[in-house]
Amino acid sequence: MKLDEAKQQFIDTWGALGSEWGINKSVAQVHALLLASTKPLSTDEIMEKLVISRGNANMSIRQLIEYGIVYKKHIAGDRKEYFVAEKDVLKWAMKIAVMRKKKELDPVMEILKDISEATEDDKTKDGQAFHQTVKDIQVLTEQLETIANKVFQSNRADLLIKLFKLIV
Amino acid sequence: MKLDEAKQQFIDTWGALGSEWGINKSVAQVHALLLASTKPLSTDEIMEKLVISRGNANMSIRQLIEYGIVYKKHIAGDRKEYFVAEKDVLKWAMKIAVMRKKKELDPVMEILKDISEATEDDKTKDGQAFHQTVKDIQVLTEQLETIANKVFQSNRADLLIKLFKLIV
DNA sequence: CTGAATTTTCAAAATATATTGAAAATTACA
DNA sequence: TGTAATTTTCAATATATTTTGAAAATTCAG
Repeated sequence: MKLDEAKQQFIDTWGALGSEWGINKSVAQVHALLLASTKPLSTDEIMEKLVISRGNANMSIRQLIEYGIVYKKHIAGDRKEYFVAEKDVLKWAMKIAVMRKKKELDPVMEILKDISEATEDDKTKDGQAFHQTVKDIQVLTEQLETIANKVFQSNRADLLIKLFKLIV
Repeated sequence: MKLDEAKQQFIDTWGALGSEWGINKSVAQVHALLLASTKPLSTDEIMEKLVISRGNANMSIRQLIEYGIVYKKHIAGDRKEYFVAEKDVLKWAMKIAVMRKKKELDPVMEILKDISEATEDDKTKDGQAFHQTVKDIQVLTEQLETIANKVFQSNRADLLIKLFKLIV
């Protein structure tokens, strides 16, 4: 396999995985392209390599910057903006996880809490059963959140120790 | 909030969450409806309560059964099939996780391994950097997989102990 | 300032995904 | 078995999402 082929497959695979988990294909592909690149790339280079429009490239880059996993890089003597991806896998994996949790999971947890409280005093058998179901989901997600927060706060060394403890 | 309102909000919330994480809205809503129901429901009842077509209801139910989080329930003297959701939250959450990992993550891990191996002997600076990036992702996902497998294998008591260790 | 280079926006078009509904297949009771 | 109830399938349709591309806004060197 030639290097260019390998990179292309990496980009395609990343795009497909993103789609299946609710991350836009172009966004995932731009991320992969930048990960696979040694040097910073301009919007034009990204457009050309991925064969996507300027608008799409621009919006994808902006989203990755918003996620905090791609940075702007100024190149002396060039007016264009260049972009580089955060190369530390653990760092960007966590940033994506934190962002998605905040944007998608947290509001749901709020609603679950509301529903759980609103049905707390329901005396009907049906109402009590429903309350219990919601409460169960709520408790589990809160436990998972506690763990996630601990993991996200850890430094690399702590994390390895914690995960080691988990396995043995 | 009336019980019916609370249930409806639960169904809507669940549907929205599913969509954002790559699970079909109808599938998520059928799951929520069954979770919120004390008694088994027939396809007709599901169609009626969610205002969806027979085809959609049928396919959604089948997918939930394939996931292993909804069961068929025969009711004596009735020819219709009835359905109930697995009410043990930990159980169905794990089943969904295992299923998605197998269907979507495992193939990606295979490809990452291939790419990593194919670029191993590349002597160019660019090739080595790319190899390292892919290798890093591969190693992290393998570590996460090991942990996930351990977690999925645990019984409830083991799991609590492990998670407790992780937090302290 | 001026104006060319660059970035951003967003309505329209293209694409992908979900849903419908009726016909075909299957089931199980008489 | 015959037949009516039920389930399944899938082409057609509807809906949602993504992508384009050109116009507007912004930036910055001269």
